[in-house]
Amino acid sequence: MKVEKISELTTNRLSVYLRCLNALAADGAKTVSSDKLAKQFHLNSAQIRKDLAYFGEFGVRGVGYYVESLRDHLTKILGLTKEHRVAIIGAGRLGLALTDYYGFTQSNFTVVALFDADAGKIGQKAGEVEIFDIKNFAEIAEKDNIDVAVIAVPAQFAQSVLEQITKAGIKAVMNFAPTPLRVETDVKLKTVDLTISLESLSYFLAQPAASNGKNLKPKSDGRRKSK
Amino acid sequence: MKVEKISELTTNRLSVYLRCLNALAADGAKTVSSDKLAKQFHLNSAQIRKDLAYFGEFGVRGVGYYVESLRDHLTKILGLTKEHRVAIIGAGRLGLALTDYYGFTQSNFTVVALFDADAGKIGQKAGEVEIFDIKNFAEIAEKDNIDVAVIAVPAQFAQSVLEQITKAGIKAVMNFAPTPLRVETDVKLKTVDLTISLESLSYFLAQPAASNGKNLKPKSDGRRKSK
DNA sequence: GGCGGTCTGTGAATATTTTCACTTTGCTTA
DNA sequence: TAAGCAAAGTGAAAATATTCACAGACCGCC
Repeated sequence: MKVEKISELTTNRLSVYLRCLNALAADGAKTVSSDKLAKQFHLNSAQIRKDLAYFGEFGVRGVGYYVESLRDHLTKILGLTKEHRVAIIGAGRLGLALTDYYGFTQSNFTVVALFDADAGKIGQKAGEVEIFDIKNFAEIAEKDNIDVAVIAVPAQFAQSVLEQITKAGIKAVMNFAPTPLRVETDVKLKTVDLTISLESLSYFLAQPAASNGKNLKPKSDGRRKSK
Repeated sequence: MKVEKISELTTNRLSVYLRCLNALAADGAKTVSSDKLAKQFHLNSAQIRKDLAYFGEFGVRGVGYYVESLRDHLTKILGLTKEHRVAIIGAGRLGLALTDYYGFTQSNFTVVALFDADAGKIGQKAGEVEIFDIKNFAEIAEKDNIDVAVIAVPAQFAQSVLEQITKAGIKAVMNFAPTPLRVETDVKLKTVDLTISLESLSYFLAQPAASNGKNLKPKSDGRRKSK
């Protein structure tokens, strides 16, 4: 039971690889080399090989990786074979938009409940999904086997919501509130901070544009750095 | 004209510091030390000092940083004194939710137009914001001084939308489509990939829980690593 | 069954980021 | 105005992450 410490940067890239493989599989490709993957998606081939090698020897020397087989391995590694049942806390616009975000379905996440504190919303439905009183979270989470929660409430309520849902036993939380939150170490909290992303764009625009292009910050899509 | 290369990790943290300072200012604090900031927000004090020092000597030895003054500096550095005018491409649920996302307003971004290709949507309004035909993007972007675009369309359309808006001169783009995109090096593309975040949670849940807590992955809110 | 080309897996080298630990500076108080 | 203390700024060290480059494995062809 060797505990390899895998960096989050690595596991994030696994998601990217998986998407690439899905695209390749759709194109009917049987095998793919790390080099081809790298070229096509602007990654470094050694990094791809190294990332994959943490989890096993999936490739065949002289051949590359079998697309379907690698895809299945990654799906397994990322835990996407098991359905995850999601509660979204906050039935505002963001919460409702997320409720039928296709990305959830694609990754085998099912949104099974919405929660809010606003009596006017409780009892209503967003598509198939009912809006419950946040007070009843623990009970409903238990009954509906909820294992993932999404925080889509205003920043000032985020910490207390987080405490409430972790107390109910939730171990994986995605947070959209732009505020730093404290969690127990056995809970995985992933904050998606749109404000930081926006301000990063603002910073870029505020930089004096280097007209010769030489001193520009490297381009990035948020996943890799060039050069 | 010394060109210091500032890492994006640094500028992202500036956003975090700015939020902390806003909170402190609201509490009436006059000064704050890097150590106090660090403790309160689980950062490393040397890192805070180093990040700030890239941009000038804002602190006073023996005292700390003047909250208001530092806040003003950071606001300036991040380019938040200038209003940015945003177009959202894709008037689906996500696009509409973003249209009145309060975070935009807070960071001095104003959503001035929505675009879509669906004739049924064009001409309608989301609150104050009209939905235009994406075909007319260049013209409207010019007229309305749009300098930031948000891509909120399905993945398969994202690349072509990106090309269209960069051709119209947009230099800063936030992308929500979970797909790798190519851009010119003078365009800043920031991809917010919810799929990766979700799958990161899934990976965490798929790990055998170390019951003694010793071998758990470090907690994270996506900004820092502990230990 | 050997040869040549291909491509993985990986140690070593490099690059980047974070943290440590020390020096310097400026305030405060006596 | 000197002493004491607090805290910024910063080179150096440590930790992480990425990239290079090559040995070894596999395939297909002759």
